Amino acid sequence: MAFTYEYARPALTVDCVVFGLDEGELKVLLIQRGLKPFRGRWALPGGFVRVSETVDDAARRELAEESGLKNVFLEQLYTFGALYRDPRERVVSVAYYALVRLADFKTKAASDAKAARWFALSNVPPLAFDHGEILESAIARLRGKLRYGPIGFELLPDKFTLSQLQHLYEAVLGVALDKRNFRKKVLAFDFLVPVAEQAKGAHRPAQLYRFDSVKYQRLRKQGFNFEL
Amino acid sequence: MAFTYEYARPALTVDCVVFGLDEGELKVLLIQRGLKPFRGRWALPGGFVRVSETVDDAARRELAEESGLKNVFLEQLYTFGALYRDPRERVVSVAYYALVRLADFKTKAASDAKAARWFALSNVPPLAFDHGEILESAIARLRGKLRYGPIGFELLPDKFTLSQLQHLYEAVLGVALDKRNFRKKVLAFDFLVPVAEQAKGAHRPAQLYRFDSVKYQRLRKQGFNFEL
DNA sequence: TCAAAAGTGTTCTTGATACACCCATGC
DNA sequence: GCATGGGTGTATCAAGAACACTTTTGA
Repeated sequence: MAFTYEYARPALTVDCVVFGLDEGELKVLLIQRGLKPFRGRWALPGGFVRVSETVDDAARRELAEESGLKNVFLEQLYTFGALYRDPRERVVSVAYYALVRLADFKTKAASDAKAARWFALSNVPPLAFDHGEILESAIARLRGKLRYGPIGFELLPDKFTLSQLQHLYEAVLGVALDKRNFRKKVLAFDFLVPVAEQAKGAHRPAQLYRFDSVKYQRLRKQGFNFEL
Repeated sequence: MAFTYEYARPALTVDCVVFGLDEGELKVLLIQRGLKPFRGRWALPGGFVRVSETVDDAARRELAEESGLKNVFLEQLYTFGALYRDPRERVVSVAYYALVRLADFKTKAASDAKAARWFALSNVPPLAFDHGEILESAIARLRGKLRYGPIGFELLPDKFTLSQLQHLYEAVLGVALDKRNFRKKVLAFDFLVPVAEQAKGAHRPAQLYRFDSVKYQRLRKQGFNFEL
């Protein structure tokens, strides 16, 4: 690979905004930095992109290394390329956002990564670098996507009640929704299928549903457009 | 700037998908490559990001250098980070898309950049690298944004007729729209203001309008949501 | 006088919203 | 038996879709 270094190159990193739903509340996973700069501050999990991996792979690798999370929904968000994002040197960062079913990963992630913690969005500490800005973009993107795509299910367990789904939408979008209208609408879509089991608690048991992505894809091809 | 090169770094470039509207047809600006690899093939304008400029600035600089276009609408699209995009070495590219008022720039761009040409979308030649894929993403993004944001005006002259606007939507979205419903809707938005002049031609003259971005921003702050 | 594009309202249909009560269970 | 969340239908309203003819100009 002959290449003349005519100009100095910016370094390239990835950063991941990991969202999870905990007790009906939207949370984000942060890592406490052990090294300078911003030592002791909380930051998004991330790191350098290696020359032999795709940028997507780098995001998945860093996520696994720093938080123990694997096989989660991951999508590119935006590339942050301002000059002094990192005080050490010129670093361009490709930001991703991930959605995890927190119920499954809660204990695991906590044990794998000692310095990792979930923070409620209303309670995020000051972040290192421009990670506050990245987080804001991710929240905005999540809100947008949630309305127009079936990504909310990535935050819920495989089987969930309609109330759980509604509360997710209410928590993320910050609005109150009418129960009857909400149920009418999502059931009319016809890609939520009831499963045999029922949820239990100190009250009437609820029907559980799962998201049928095959049905969903079929509908999409027929020109159907998700919107909630 | 002390930095240890623990790992080899991917190179970082920008590529720009430039859209223009020519005689009611959507076109894209391509550059014919003079160097290997893909010598002679058509490609998107773009180049390396310098260490002392932001990524956005790199896109603007390359656009100006390779096509003579300045002060155009420019927005980041997506970052392409596959391994063998470029046969020479590992290159990650941040793609942008730009919208230009072709009527203003047509002659200028043609003279500034000898190897630059506008291609109708239905007539794009095979492109170098993964630029075909980038172009596809840009078209998808343009279609999406056009429905939900006031970016169509970036493709039209400052003063335009409602028919021109409608034809733009029909051309980009590939659908036929009802004239009366279209006019009713856009005029109800109340951010198109009629100007004194009229368009002329071999037929009845049409009222010209301009997009009032101040009015638009005011509406946005009041919770208004553009959708067409 | 003809061709070509501009301009203009009403009806119908569809989807969104608002709204209140009974049900099943655990404690 | 009571507290808690689960589950259901209808009436009203607003927005979108369908639709055809007259007007103005240049050639």
